[in-house]
Amino acid sequence: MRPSARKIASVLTQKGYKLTAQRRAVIDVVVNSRQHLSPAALYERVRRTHPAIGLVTVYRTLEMLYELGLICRVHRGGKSRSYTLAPSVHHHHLVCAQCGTVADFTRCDLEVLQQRISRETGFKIEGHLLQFLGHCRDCQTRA
Amino acid sequence: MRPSARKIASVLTQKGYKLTAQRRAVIDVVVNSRQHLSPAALYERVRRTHPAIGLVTVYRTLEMLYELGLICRVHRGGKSRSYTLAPSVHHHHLVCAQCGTVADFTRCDLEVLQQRISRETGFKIEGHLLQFLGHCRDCQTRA
DNA sequence: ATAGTAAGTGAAAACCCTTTTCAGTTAGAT
DNA sequence: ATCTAACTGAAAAGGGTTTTCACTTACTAT
Ligand SMILES: [Mn+2]
Ligand SMILES: [Mn+2]
Ligand SMILES: [Zn+2]
Ligand SMILES: [Zn+2]
Repeated sequence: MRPSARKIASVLTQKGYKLTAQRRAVIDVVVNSRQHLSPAALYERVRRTHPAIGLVTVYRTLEMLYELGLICRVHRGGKSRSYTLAPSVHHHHLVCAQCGTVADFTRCDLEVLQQRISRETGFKIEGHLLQFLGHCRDCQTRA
Repeated sequence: MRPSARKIASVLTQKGYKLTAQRRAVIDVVVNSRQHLSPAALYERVRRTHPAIGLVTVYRTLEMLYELGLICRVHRGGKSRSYTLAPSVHHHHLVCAQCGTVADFTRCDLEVLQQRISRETGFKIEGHLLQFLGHCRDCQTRA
């Protein structure tokens, strides 16, 4: 279940953040976007309904939502980051090296590996970062 | 087995690249460094023996070595890239969230997962990024 | 409602890392 | 020794992100 704009707004006020028109606008765009979007792309969309907003505010709002765990961030080597609504289910990303398309997948099944590594190294493991890189169906066809 | 500077140099000449003093200097530093280093860090080291070299040349040489598969590149979200000699064994990292210690591990066993994801998404998967985060033995004891 | 105040905003500049440009230099072939 | 495409370094440009700062605004307390 995807969080609604209202739910996100209520988290903000509850945490003591002010609910400004700019923040509402950014949240709306994030909630209504299916794909991962860069700050610039989100900015462009937010401007359609809120032309006076500054790119800086988009950056700041995204950082805030990210810190609150409300959106997730994908790093794409060298290029810009991209953000999307944090889904409730644990998942990972599959990134197309050519066009940048991001697909999600769930069930990473790392528990067995994690236990082995933990045993071998003595680390207490608390999280993992997993991402696959490849070429999406479209880019394969095009090639 | 780590490749030697001589071996790398011979690959360059064989591919038709000129063997300049600057390239030799960069290669020497890369070969003699155990850790992943950023272009700026490598530049600083190369300057010790070759003060007149330009940072641009370091970037160009690293890019060339990377394209030839002689060194590998790690993207660290937002920050600079870092490079290291391409190791013969595929491995991943375990990072301590408290002290930053990095441990290596091999045998990531992602093939089964990779095949499932590939089937489900249509992606042709070419690589993966896997990293565990936790607390090392020392930091656990200290806490 | 009003006033007060800390939080938030946008323009511009600063910052980093990286790439491009270009005139001058050099490795390696002949 | 000569030639020339490859290479170099300085400088500028590029692209994304963060900082700065004077101004504005959302919320709190009257
Ligand atoms: Mn995702
Ligand atoms: Mn692996
Ligand atoms: Zn693609
Ligand atoms: Zn530690």
